[in-house]
Amino acid sequence: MPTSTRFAVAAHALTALAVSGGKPLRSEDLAFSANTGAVVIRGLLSRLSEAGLTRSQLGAGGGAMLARPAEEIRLLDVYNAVEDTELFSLHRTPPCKGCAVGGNILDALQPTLDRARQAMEAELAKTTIADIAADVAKLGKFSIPLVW
Amino acid sequence: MPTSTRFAVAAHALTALAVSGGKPLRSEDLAFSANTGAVVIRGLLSRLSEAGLTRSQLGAGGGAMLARPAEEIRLLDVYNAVEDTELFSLHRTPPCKGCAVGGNILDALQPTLDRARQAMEAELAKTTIADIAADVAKLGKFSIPLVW
DNA sequence: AAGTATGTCATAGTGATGGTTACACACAAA
DNA sequence: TTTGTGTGTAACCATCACTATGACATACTT
Repeated sequence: MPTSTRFAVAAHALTALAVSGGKPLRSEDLAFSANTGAVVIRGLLSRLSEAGLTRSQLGAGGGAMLARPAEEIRLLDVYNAVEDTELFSLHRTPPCKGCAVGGNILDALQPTLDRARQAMEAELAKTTIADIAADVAKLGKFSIPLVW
Repeated sequence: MPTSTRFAVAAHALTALAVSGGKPLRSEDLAFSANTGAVVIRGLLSRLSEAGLTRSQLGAGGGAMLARPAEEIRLLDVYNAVEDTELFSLHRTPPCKGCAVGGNILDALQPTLDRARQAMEAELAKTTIADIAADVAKLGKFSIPLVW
């Protein structure tokens, strides 16, 4: 499957906003840092603001900002905001209903797949954008807020 | 960041083999049950046999069989055998190295993504094909081995 | 020898993804 | 109020992985 890079790029953008310390960053700035196009970033910000994670300021001096403290934005929130598809894809065409296995395999598989998904999501819920921002600051040897 | 349908279909095929109780099943039979093409199944069986989960018998009366007891085939083994891509995709184009965030975001993100992946895999390791086969038999109200 | 089944190649259609251009709209600052 | 700035969205496109399908050489059973 073509897996989306939205999660990683969205986390990148939010981390940049957390690091900037409240100063709005333009989609163009975020795009430069993530090495992508400004429209791609705006598409992500659209989803993120709809999820209540960011808000945008129009006009000169505007840009995107975090809508709540970085400590209160979990990676799971980011994941849910920008990822569309189920973690596990099932059969493209439904299996043979009449078959002994085909008629029941999906119901038999689902509980385990649900547990696996929940386990993954539980891990993503443990880390916040503030954690990532702190790690980035540590790795880059700078302090937050960073003035550009 | 979805999986392909390979994982679900491979689990389906292995479950059918477990249910059949040692009798070889042709790729055509498995394809019928999974509602797909025989070549698709053969592609999966190729990966599964390479991973040591199945073996195939050529010629009349031949087909695919489990290479080891269903109790010793974990869903994680199936997942690893047929899935190619990383669970989490990172930036399509590497982020700006010189940026404070872009230069360090990947290293900051990786540990959490690894933990999330490991948590998911740990769940998949808890369930075996024998478990799934037993669930299918229970749901379908039949007993293993099932004579077709 | 005849029939059967696998394994692999080549081809094609499909759908999600990300890149890009264009433009209407909203806001800030002068 | 006017000008410049930045967002939000639509449209289009190239790319890529995925699945489906047809063909066929090979190997094995009967």
